[in-house]
Amino acid sequence: MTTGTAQQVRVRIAPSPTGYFHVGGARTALYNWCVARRNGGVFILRIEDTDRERHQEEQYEGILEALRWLDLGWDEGPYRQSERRALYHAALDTLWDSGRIYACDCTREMVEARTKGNTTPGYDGFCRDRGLERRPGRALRFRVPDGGITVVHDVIRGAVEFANATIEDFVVAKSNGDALFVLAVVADDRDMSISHVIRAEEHLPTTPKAVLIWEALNAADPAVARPLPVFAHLPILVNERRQKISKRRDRVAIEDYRAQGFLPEAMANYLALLGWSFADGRELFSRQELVDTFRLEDVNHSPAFFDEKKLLHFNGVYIRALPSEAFTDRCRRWARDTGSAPPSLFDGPEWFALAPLVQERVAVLAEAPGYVAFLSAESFSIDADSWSRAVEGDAEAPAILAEARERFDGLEAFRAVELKSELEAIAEAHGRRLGKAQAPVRVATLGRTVGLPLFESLEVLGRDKALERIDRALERIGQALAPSDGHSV
RNA sequence: GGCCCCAUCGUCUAGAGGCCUAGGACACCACCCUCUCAAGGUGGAGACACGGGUUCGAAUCCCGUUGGGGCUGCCA
Repeated sequence: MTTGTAQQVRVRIAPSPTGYFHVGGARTALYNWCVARRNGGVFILRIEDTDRERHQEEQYEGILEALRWLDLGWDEGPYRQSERRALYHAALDTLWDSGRIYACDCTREMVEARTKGNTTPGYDGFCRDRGLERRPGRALRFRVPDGGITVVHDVIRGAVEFANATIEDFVVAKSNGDALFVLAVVADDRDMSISHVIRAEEHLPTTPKAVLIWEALNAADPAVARPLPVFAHLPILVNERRQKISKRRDRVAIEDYRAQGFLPEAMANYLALLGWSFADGRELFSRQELVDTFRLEDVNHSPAFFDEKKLLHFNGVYIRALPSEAFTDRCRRWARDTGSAPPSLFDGPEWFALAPLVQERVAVLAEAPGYVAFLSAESFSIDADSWSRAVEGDAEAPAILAEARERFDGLEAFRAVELKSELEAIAEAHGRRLGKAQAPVRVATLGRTVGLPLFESLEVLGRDKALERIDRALERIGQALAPSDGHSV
């Protein structure tokens, strides 16, 4: 790493349980995890739940679950800021004793009234020298130096300078005594000896405040002075409108992708590419290859769009690369974990006969049930569009169906090869290609024009069901043709 | 408004002064393969935001413009 010291690499991710864990947080976690693994460091999980009012307990487990799913195991934690308040108060005491923070009893309205029209927005330092006592009901503000600049050294962006004059005396503790995010983060990062702060770019503007606090703490108590961490602000992830993805307007929850049947390794692989690229230009690589080559210095600067289409493609590639048994295993696990389908669907001779065919067609696991839905009477249904196109829209469909019924019935062995040659004979008789002749049969027996290969499917379906379905289709056609008791058009 | 960040095909990116008539991937189009759909194969269209510099030479360095974004809370 670039610390230039022998300091141990200790990184952390600090998600807040205010919503579902999203793809941006997952990428941040992945990069942090990589840095830890690559440098023999420690990956720490810290939940930022200092704001008790907004904190949602059910989101807490969700974060842990998403991380486990992505195989981003943490070495320490989860720490919860809500349980570390003593640490923040100690930091506050240190800052107070050294005169770096002061009490303020201004309300938001008062500040606004005073600063309206000011060129430099934000708090005006009104209480700076009023010498107010520190007591409940009063917020605590940091005394930002009037002049000079604060430099944030960022591995990705270089030295970013902020004029202190443009930084207001920000609040570090609420009037109820609770420490605010900036303060808590610094106290925690120091306490945990964090060596690299790797997070989204949206935090860059508040970083000088963190640096100011950090240095104030070092100055106040040189005995426990700690070197500033290396900062790395990752480009944010944006939606199609180029805005930061938000839990509110965009579909970004890791949980959703999991429920849809994305493979965690495909997700991680795709995520790794959002802001970084593999050395030789390859886009598919293993976790180990990622760990071996990932470097913060190579992370891009500009925002990246989370392209679900490409993710879908990656997922399909990963699914197809799975050994057959593993594919079945993933399907079952997906069904069990999400409750989206009965795990038993992915079991039995019928499934095993069809699984390889399903595997090469699905991009996400959630598509799998649909491919084998034709097997059971309960889930079998004929798609209206397919019916009207391939059956009603085909004048020869009735004849083809009838002939197929006849020939299939006469088959000694109800197997794919024989079924195929029978239908080929029918196709030839009708002067059309097999592709065109199989459509009505497919719709009648499998329910739609698209799906698994017809003959393999029929073999698995079995003679009885197949013939019965053809009969029913023939009946349905007959009814449609028959004069319908005065209801005819 | 203020502060900060960013700027190569529609998208993700390669490119760290000559190797670039700018490469790859997704998406798209065409063709091939083919029992449908996929998968696969082949080919195609498609970008250095603009303007100044610096240099023998700039996508690459500098400045400006424009554009986009982030932050601007007693949220995280």
